[in-house]
Order: sequence, then C-alpha cells, then structure tokens
Amino acid sequence: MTIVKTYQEFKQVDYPNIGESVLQYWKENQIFEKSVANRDGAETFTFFEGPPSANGTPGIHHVMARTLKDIFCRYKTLKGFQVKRKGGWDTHGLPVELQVEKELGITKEDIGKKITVEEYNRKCRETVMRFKGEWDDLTEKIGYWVDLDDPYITFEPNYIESLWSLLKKLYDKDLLYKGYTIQPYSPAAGTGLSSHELNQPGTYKDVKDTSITAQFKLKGAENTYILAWTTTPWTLPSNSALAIGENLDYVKVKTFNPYTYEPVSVILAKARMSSLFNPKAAELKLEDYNAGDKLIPFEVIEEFKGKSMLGWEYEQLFPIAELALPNPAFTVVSGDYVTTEDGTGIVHLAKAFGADDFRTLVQNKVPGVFVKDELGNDIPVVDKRGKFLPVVGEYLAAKMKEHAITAHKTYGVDDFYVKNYTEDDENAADYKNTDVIISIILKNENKAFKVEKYEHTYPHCWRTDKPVLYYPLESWFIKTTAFKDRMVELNKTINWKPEATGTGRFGNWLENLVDWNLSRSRFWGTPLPIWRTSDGMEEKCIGSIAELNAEMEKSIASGFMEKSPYEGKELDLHRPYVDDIVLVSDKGEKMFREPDLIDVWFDSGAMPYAQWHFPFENQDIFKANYPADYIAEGVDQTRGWFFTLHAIAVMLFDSVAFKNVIANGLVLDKNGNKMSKRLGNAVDPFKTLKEYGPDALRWYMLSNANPWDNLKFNLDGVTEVQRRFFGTLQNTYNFFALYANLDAFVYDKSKAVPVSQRAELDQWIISKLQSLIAEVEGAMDNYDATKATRAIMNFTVDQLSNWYVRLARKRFWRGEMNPDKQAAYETLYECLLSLTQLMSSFAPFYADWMYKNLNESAENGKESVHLTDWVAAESALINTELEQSMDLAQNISSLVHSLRKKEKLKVRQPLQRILIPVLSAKTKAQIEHVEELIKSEVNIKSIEFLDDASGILVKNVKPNLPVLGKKLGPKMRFVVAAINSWKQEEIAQIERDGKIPVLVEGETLDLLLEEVLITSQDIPGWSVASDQGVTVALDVTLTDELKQEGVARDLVNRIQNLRKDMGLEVQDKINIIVSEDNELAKAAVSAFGQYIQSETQALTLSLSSITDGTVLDMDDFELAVKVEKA
RNA sequence: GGGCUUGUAGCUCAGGUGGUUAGAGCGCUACACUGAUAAUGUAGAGGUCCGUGGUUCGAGUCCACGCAAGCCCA
Repeated sequence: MTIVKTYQEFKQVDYPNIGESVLQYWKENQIFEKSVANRDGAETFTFFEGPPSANGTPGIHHVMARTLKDIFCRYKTLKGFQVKRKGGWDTHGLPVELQVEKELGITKEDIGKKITVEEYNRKCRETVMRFKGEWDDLTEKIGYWVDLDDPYITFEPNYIESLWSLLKKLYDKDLLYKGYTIQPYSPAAGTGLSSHELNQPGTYKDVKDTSITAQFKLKGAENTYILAWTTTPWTLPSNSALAIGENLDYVKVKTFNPYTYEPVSVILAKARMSSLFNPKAAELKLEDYNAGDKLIPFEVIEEFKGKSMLGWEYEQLFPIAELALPNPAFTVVSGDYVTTEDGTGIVHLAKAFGADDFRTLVQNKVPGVFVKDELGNDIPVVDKRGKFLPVVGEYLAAKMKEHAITAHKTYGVDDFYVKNYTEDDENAADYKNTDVIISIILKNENKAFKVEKYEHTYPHCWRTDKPVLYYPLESWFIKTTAFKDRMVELNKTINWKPEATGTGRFGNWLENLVDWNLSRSRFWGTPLPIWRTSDGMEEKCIGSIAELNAEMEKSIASGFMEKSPYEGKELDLHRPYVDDIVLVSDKGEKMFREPDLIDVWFDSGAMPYAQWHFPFENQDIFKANYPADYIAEGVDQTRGWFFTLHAIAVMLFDSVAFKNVIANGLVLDKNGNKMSKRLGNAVDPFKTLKEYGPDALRWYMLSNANPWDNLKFNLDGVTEVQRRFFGTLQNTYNFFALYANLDAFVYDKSKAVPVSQRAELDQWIISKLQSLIAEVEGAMDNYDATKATRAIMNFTVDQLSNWYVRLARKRFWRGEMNPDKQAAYETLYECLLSLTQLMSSFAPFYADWMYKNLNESAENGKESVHLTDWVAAESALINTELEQSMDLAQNISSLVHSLRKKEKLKVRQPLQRILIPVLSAKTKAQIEHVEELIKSEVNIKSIEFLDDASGILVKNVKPNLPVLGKKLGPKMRFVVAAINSWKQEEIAQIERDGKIPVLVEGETLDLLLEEVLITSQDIPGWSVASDQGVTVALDVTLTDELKQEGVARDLVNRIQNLRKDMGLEVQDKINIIVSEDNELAKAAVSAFGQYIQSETQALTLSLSSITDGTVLDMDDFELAVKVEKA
C-alpha cells in the first residue's frame, strides 16, 4: 500500500531555510504586490515610513523597528484595507557630512578651499546611499513589506521642490522669519559652534573666573537689595530681569555691605544664607557693628515664598541712558531651572547671552538690553569680536577714572573685551580684565555684596582654545508658537502607545514650545529658498522650480546673471548651484540666497507631502493617504520626526499627520547596556537571521516585552521562543500530518462534521480558538502586539498541544475513519489553519509555510496566507460554560496528580474514586460534563460528589473583604477576627438564617450571608488538596482488583518497550508468555488478559514457567516474560 | 539641572477600579510518560514586590520624598 502524503512531514525544521524559501516564493509569485493590488478600491490604511539613513549598516534594533511597522500593515491588509507602503531614505544632515570629512581627512574649514562645495556634496551623495544594499537585504530577510523599488529620497529635486513649496506656504502665512537664537560662539574664530564641536574632548576646562554677587536695588524700599550671583560679570550691563523659583523659600536679611559698610537689607534664598553670612556672626547685634569689623552681624527680618516676589521692580544695575528699557524690564520673573545649589537662589538674566535667559525673557515678554545698528536691527552690547560696544566702553572708562582704577594698561573706550581675546599677558603686573574692573566699580558703588574667584568648568573653542560665548546669532525660524494651542489640541486626538509619551514627553514639549530654529550653517542639505537684497529690505521666497526659472529669466534679462547654472546640466537644487543664482528684486536690486540650509528634520517631517511630490503631482494619492493611520519609530524621535510631522501638519493643513503611533524603546544588550560597535556587544542582525531565521527573531522581540519598553536582547530568549512556541506548534502539526496522511484525511469544509455534533473536547478547543481570535483582534486593533503574540503562544502551547492533543491522541490512531475521528482531524486542522492566519502578521514566513503545507490539497487555498481575508471569531461557537468546565477539569486533574504524588501512587495505578465536595448544583453539573475526561486523565474509576446533605463536609468561611470593607470601614478588623474564629456551628447558622449577629465594640450588627465566602475544604479521614475553591479527596484504598489492573498496565508498558527494542512496527503481532511464579502477575494476567492482548497486539498470552525470557523490572518485583514476533 | 520612562523569583515578564496565601515561562530539583519520543507531562524549591515616610480597617497597587538605570532636552 502506498500512502499519499497530503501533508508534508518534517523530522527536523530548518527555520532559516523556511525564511529563505518562503521569501523566494513571495518574490516569484509577487505576493507582496498582490496583497496590495488585491485591495484596489478598498478603504485605505495609511502607513508612513520614517526614513532611515543608509550611510551606516543596519543594526538589530532596526529589526525591531521594522518588524513593528510591518505587523500592523499586514494585519490591516488581512482585515480588508489597502495598505500602500512607500519606502524612503533620509539623505541629508550632519552625520553624513562628518563621515565624509572623516574619510577625506578634512574639516569644515577646508570646504571651499581644499575641496569645492560641488565635490564635497557629490561625495556626500555617494556616501549616504552606500549601505542601501545591506538595508534592502535586511528589509527583505526580516519580511518587512515595503515598496523598495520606488522609495522617496530626500535629496531628489522633486522632493526638495515639495519642501520649497511648503516653506513658501509658511512664508506666505508670515510664519517664516529671521531672528536670533543664543548659540555657542567663538569670538576668536568668528564662528558659531555646533553642539557636536562643543562635545569634543578637552573643550570644557576648569577655569577661575571672577564671580559677583550683585545687589539689585529694590524700588520703593529703603536700602533693600535683591542678591544675584554670576560667574560672568560682563553680562551684568545686559541684565533685564531676575529669576526666582516659585516654591523656594526666601528671606530678607538686615546686615551691612562688607565693602562700603553701609546698612542694607538683602534678599536671597533661605537655603543659601550659610554661604553669604558667617555663622560666627549669628549672635552679634546689628547695633554693635562698627564699620570695618570682620564679623558682620545679620538678622532675618522676613521670610516668604519666591512666588510672592513675582513682579517686584528694581533699578537697572548699570544706569546707562542708551540702555534704559520700558516695563516690564527690571522685574522679578519665575524660572523653573532656579535652584539653591549655588549662588543666591536668584538668577540674573541677560537676554543676549544665555539660552535659558532668552527663553525666560521671551516667555515673560521682558525686553532685552540691545542697541540698534545702522540698519535699525537690535544688536547686543558685545560685538562679534567679544568686545563691549563704545556705549558700554564709555561708561566703564569714565567709571575707571571716577574711581581711580588703574590696570596693566590704559583702557580706552574700545578696549573692553569681555574675555581675554587680546594677547594681553594675564601675569602682567596690575593685570585687570573687564570682569575685575566691573567688580571694583560695583564694590565702590555699594552694588556688590560679594566678589570672589570661582573655579568652574567653562567651554572653550576647540580651535583657538579661547573661551566660548553664548551669543545671539541670526537664524531663520518657523513661528511654531503661533500654533501651540492647536498643536496641543490636535495632539489629544492622537492614540499614543504608550500613552505617557503622548501626554508626558510630547505633551510637555508642546506646552513649552519655542519657535523652530530652521537654519543650519552647512553644505549638504536642503537650501533655504529665500533670496534677499544686501540691505535685507527686499526678500523673495521661491516655492517651485518653475518659479525659480521664471525669476532667473528676469535676472538674466536685467543682466545680473548670464545664464542659468542648470543650462546643459541636470537640475540640482543643492549648493553650490543655488548659491550661484542671483535674482533681481522688484526694485531692481541684486538678491542673494540666504546661505543657510534647513534642519533635516524638516525633510523628514514633510515626507507625507514630498514623498508624492505634492502639490505638483499625485494629488489624489495624497488625499487618499493622509493623514497616516499608523506610524512607528523610536521614542528618541519624539522631538524629532514625531514633532516635525505634527508641526507641519497642524500649521499647513490644520490636521494631525498620524492617528496612531507607537514609540518603541531601545534595544539593549542582554545586560541592559547600550549596544555599540566599539564595546563589541552589538548583535549582528544578519548573523542572527542566518542562525535563527526571521520568525523566531520577530516573535521574540514582540512577545518578550512591550515594544515601548527597552528590550534587553538575549539570544537565549530567541531560542526559548523557537523551542517553546515554534517547536510545540511544529510538533502539533507533525502529529496531525503523520496520522492525517495514514488515514488519507483531506479537509473539506462542506463535508465537515458540524461543531455541535463533535466531541465536547472538540467544542471546547473550538470555543477557545474563537476566544483567541477575538482577543488577538482586540489587541491588534489597539496596537498591542505583545498581548496578541502572548495570547497565541498560550493557546498553542497550553490549550492546543498540552491539553487538546494530549487528551485526543487516541482518537487519531484508534480504528478506522469514523465521524468521531473525522471530527478530531477537522478540529485540529481548523485550529492549525486559524493559527496560520493569526500568526501571519508576526511570523510571516513560518505562517505562510505552514499554511501552504495545510492547504497542499485543499482546493480553496489561496496562494498565500497573506492574501486571505481575516476570519472573525464566531461568537456562536464560544461556549463559556464549557470553557469553565474544562478549567475545572484541568484544575481537578492537577490536584489529583498532586495527591498521587504525595501518596506515591503513580498514574498507571488505577484508583477507585475521588470525592469532590460541591456546594452548588451548577458546579456539580459542570464537573459531570467533563467527568470522563478527568477519569481517564488521572486514571480513576469514578467521581463521587459530596453535597451539603452528606453532613460530613468541613466548611471554611472567609470574610468577603471588598463587600465588608465598604460597609464597615474601620470596624473591619473586629469582624474579620470574629469570622476567622467561627466554627462549623456559626457557618451552619448563617447558612440557615442568612444572617448572624456579631458583637462589635458593644454594638450588635448583623452579618449577611453574601458578606462571607463559604467553601468546603476538608473531608475528615481523607487525603485532600484544594486550589481556587475546588477541593478533591482521593480514595487511596488499593483493592486486589485495582492492584491487578495496575500490574496489567505496568506489564503492557514493559511489553511495549520490548516491542520497541525488538524493532517491531506498530502493526506487527506478537505472542507473549508470562512467568507464572508471581501470584500478583498471575492474577493480573488472568483478570486482564484481554486488555493486555489488545493493547500489545498479542495473538496469544499464556502463563508458564520461563527460564530463558526477559526479566522485567516491575518496580515491586521482577517478572520474566517471553515475547516473540508472531 | 529639567521632562518622561523603568525597577516584582537566578533570568525574561504578568499582576482592571486597593482586599486575606503575589503569578507565568525559562533555568534548577525530583518524579512520571514512552503509539507526538532528539518530543511530552506533573510536582517542588525559589520573593524585604528598589528604599523611606504617608493615606487607609487593609498598599505590589494610591500620595510624597529619595535611590538606581535609561531616553530626550538644557
């Protein structure tokens, strides 16, 4: 007889090979393309790809990110949506520039000198796509379905043109403006420094600077001063406000100025008193003080919260007429960064020279100290060489004369550098820098409370080694603050996973929004499309290539340009070509491009539009695919991509850009450390894929922890998933395939046994399956993949394999095909087939592979599980009663096992009965439902129920705490104590009367039956075990008959082993002779001969004396038998 | 320095709205099964729920302050 193998059987599974062969199949049959094309005309589900940069090789964390993106797109496809997924590449930005500079061995300085901008940018363009091959390879191998053939690329002219059109829209709405931002700046080098440059080793140095605790005179109060501390005295002339912490404690202290000895009242944080007042002076009296005394007495005369200081006005420290400012300048404001770690707990704010200062003053609408340049623009009082403007220089020079301050040189109006940017020798006799001069002036004028050298770390320019200043530099901004409220409002409609990232991290970021600094002084990036006349009076923002061409025509006509730089060349909107374009203003002036590039985050945040070259093309596609239903990136993108997507969408389209978002955590090494190539703990995704295959890797990453938690990536975890989940599933499939092939079973839905006519066990697993489908669907609709994968795993391992298959095993191999057997096959087949669809989003290769194995013969099988329609749960098939019954069966079986173990009675030894106390008819019925199952599972003859009427139950009572707590509150513990002391009588009483009086603190109150929980827990004289309210007692009496049956079963077991040792096939027949010298064995063979014969396929079974047989170890005795093939 | 997240068994993780004895898998120990067999099952041991205060009759859970780790921003 030849067996037609409908279902392939596998001795061993090669998971990586499944991945490769299924991938091949997908490619050959264009499954991905079909999965999209099949849904033409269906509702769209839109996904946006956050573009990665291909200038480095992908890491294991990209497997995580890309898997997360993939699963919901696959799931939604099954659910009937059309999911277009356009790939994309991020190509601009600093990392590319740095990499190129490193490879060429040049610095930013060299660009335009050693290398032309043209060559430099060409190099960047080559570098940025260098690893595209690796990326595409990984993307395919992990089964991330995304359109790699037609991706958007941010350096392409069409993409940039879209960006320009968006920028122009912003410009037209007056949302694009030129302003200042406080940035690290090196006066010695004459250039701003990037945060990257500031992070160079050796940049931060320990230096000793002059620090001043300055006295700001409070208006409307006698001799009262607010104290503020600074390590940069040169910023004091630019002071325009003081910041306090609203919840900090402040004091007003009466004392004397240590330099002028004048009586003063000073205000500072209470916690900072010890640093400004000598505790030894605490006992001194103010009236005993003599000018010049070393110890200065002090007395706290008032105490208050910082909050009460808000709005206080003070006099300008340097009363220079040109620097006078209107209200609310020179007032007290709140600063959330103010601490009492150092200084006075009050911070001096100079708008031009600190980013915090700038932000705080802008938020409080306090003007800063600036003067006008010749064009009428605000400029700070320190110039770009680090020197005070004459307006301050004059004042300082005059004061030096007034106070007869001498120094190592004569200071002129134009000599006051704020740091040592001159070549002055700091060791020269009588050397005084500007900070020191300022200190002396303030000391003399009763404006300094303390002056001292202070050692701290201060950043220095890595090229000139001179100190860095924080200085306002010109920048282009997007006025995001104008849309803050709308952004906050629309953010509330976004479903964030996890929620806290949306409300917390992102929400707070929006609450504290500042205008988006768009400018970058670089070479490789999207150029700002703004041309200006030299005097800045006229400006044009270009919004398209056509517009640029038209403007160039005009310029050529007016003779400013000879020809377009693109004549005879490919269009390239990058530098240097755009820089060569000179336009003509409406008044006929030359206009030059603003040299800045824009923030790369604008590139990626604009991808919903630019990927389709919107608005120039594809308007329909755009409309159908905006906003995104779903996006996913790392949580580090919160202020990056997530923000720029949101900002552009809100400002230009009054819409969210995405409705659902998962912000995933980091992938760390197994010890929780960050992976890095340098430390050598980075996991190579390609190697991992080759060893474990894509499915187990994906499954592990999704099921191990929520994706928004950091993942401690451990290969042992992948192995575990492979063994526990995939291994179990594979075994289950193999089991099915083995017998289905033997029986030539072919699934035919139309001829399947109706579920209602199948065995209880079948109905149960089908019910469980429906519950699983509903659970997975619910989890996936809520973007919770971890819940979904865990549910699938539990069903497969615990319910399907460990319970259903184990209990139903015999039905598969016993006898010829009959309705019960067919139902078993059908049930298992249906479970497996459902599983392939349920797991297909997460383990797309394996699921498809198994799907095809199951459908090899089925006519209605699709080409791929990924082309199927989601099969929803059938609620009619969910049988909660039955599921509860089965839970009881599992629970009871477990208890019996536990008892058997305690009594050292192995399962093969049949036992007569178990007793189960039941207090409700319902429970009894539920157990009766699964009685047969329990009996065969734990090898007992009968189940007997003990009800209340038996009178032998020992009951147990517990307080029903949630109910009682509400009623009793603090009296709870007395009542609980009373209940716990109850005996059987009280339990009987409350059961009979429905209530019982309890004495609590001299007061009687009635306890009701529903306020206690009564269980039955003990049966006198029996070995019992209980769990979850179910109690089981085991009858351990061994009658002769039971013993004989135990021996018979043992004998069967031993003979089966012998058969195996002899190498017999399942269908081979044997003859058995058993030694007659053991009475028990003899009795067993006589009583259960028939049973032994049928189990072991023995034609004959006889008792005789044996001399040459095999000696079997029967645990309690030895027995000789002779087994021969018939 | 600020915002946010995380902290439960050796490891990875569950633990609506507070409720008596805190769970699972892996690992470990013991046993069983031997017609899924390089598979499988059962049982057991293993916990200061990061710490300290507080609210409450009752806190892993709520509040406050810390500690540790991480991300982002200064």
